[in-house]
Amino acid sequence: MKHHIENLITSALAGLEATGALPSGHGATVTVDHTKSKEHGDFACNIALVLAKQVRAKPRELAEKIIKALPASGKITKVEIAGPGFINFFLSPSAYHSVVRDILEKRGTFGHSRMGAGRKVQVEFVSANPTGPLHVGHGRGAAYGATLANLLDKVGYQVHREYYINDAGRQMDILATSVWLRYLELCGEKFDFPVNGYKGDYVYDIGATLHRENGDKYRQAAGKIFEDLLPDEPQGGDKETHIDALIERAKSLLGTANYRKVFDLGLKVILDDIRQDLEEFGVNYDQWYSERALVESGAADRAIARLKKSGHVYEKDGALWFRSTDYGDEKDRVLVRENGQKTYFAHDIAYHMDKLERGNDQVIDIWGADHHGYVPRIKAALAAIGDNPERLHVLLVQFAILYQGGERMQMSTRSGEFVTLRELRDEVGNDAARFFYVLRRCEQHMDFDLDLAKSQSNDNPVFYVQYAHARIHSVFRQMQEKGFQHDPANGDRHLVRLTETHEITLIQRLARYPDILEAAARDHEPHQLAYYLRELAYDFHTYYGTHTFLVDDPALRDARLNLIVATRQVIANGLQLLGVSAPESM
RNA sequence: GCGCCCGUAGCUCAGUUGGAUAGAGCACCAGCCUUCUAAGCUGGCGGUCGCAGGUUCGACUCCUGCCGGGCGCGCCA
Repeated sequence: MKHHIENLITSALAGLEATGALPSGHGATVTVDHTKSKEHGDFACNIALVLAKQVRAKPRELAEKIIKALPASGKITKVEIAGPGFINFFLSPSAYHSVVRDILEKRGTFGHSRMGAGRKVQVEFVSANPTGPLHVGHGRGAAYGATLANLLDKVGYQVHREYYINDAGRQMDILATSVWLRYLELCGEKFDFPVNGYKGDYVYDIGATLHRENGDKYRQAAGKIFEDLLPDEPQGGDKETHIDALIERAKSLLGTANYRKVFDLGLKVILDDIRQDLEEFGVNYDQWYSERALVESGAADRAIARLKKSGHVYEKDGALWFRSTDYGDEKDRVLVRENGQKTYFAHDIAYHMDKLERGNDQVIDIWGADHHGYVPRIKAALAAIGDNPERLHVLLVQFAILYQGGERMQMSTRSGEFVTLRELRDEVGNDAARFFYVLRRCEQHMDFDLDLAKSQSNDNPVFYVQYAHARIHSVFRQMQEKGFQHDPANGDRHLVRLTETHEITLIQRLARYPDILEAAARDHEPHQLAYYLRELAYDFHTYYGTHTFLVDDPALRDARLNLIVATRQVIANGLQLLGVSAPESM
């Protein structure tokens, strides 16, 4: 409908240009908006105000000309000039009634569009280090990313959902070493667990599995392990150098093959857990992409070679640097350390090069806000190798700050002090969690009061929306008890009977659904859909409260039933995109 | 110190690429179940849109400066 009016105005402007009444090449794009107030009609256009200045005409006079040049449309009953020069459009009821028909025909596909024109877009999200279970902070990225991917899919993009597994870095070595140490404790070895090791309970569990399946196979004497080792923090040393030394000791004592076995067990157990957690949360991926596999394929070396070729790489202090300052970064970045190891950054350049080489027109990364300083250097690298950094969109999701008992909770995977996503899902349910996470703009800091989530989960607006869906099902159950039949064809013939204010309001809301999907996808703002669904549910509940659907007049009854079936359909469609169930009864 | 994000009702947040009278939920107050599920509906209370300038027909929205909060500034990942 919006596009229909935009087209009308565009052709009116073209007509005016043709007759010379309006200079051509003004370059203004026509935008039509929904009005806030009913007295301003259904849609409004501000084109006259926008053009007035360049054309040197009074806005109201210009608006008059445009209105006269508008092609006729059966969907519009009245067009008028208002205020400083807005053009307000009043739609005929029949224009809206057809929406009900449209929804009943398209059902699950109602609202889909071809805005994306089949362009390939990759959405990478969560990608938490496999060093522990997902916590509630990751949950936000999961819900946000999954919903955004769903939205893009429905508006015509070819979407590829991906999880990047950081299985090649130091954090994973710390995990593997932590697992090994817990295993050694079970073997009977006595020593102080490193300050910087992973202390979560799950590390014990993995260590226990290792012990159960392998007995003393990987056992080494504690004295040998800690002999001449750099001291840990409590002994006056540095916890970082201590853990690094411990990792090296583990590798040398176990040997490459056995160290890898311990490492892989930890990785597998945790990754399986993450996969299952996300799957239960309704978050699915097309691909799980391993950093280690990427590096072993030589991609990082190729990336560095390409950067060298571009002439933005130099050596200093024995390390290899990328001159990212050439592209606006605040300082240059190391690619290869003095010890010959490539940095995470080098791997990430390779990964992003790979993403673009895979033929994605657009790449969306969803990161935690603490990584924001990382964005300029990645874009700099893409620019240096001749790719267009505009193809990469990095969306930063702010942390969910947890409160319990009015106290702010710390979230640290290392210390093992965190609330897991699984615990949250158990407490409030998947539906409430998915909906709640997506209710805020991603840049908005989110306060998550656990006590509130647990004790008052019924206040979550998701139940309000689900209730509307369930109520409609209930109407049909009641209909059968009363011995009525729903004849959709009859209802369709009598849509004109839907003239009550609440009916028109509801129909107009339904008509907006396709616009909402496009806007939410385009702006990467899933919350627009969540808010829309709440408003739609409100329109329905109000309608429900003021009018009876199961009336004796078959024409009116069938028309009303058509309307609420359409409402139920749109609610179900929207909830599905949010990953929330649409129950038939509550 | 520099950079990014945020600041809207008592609380949590929307505000449709600058539009008409700034909204919702929660909380609080008053009503509505012999009629399709009261997880609902109706009405009320509640605001210097952090502060001060600027841009223009028009600013919660854009620009500048300040104040306050979060995060980041490694040869960690």
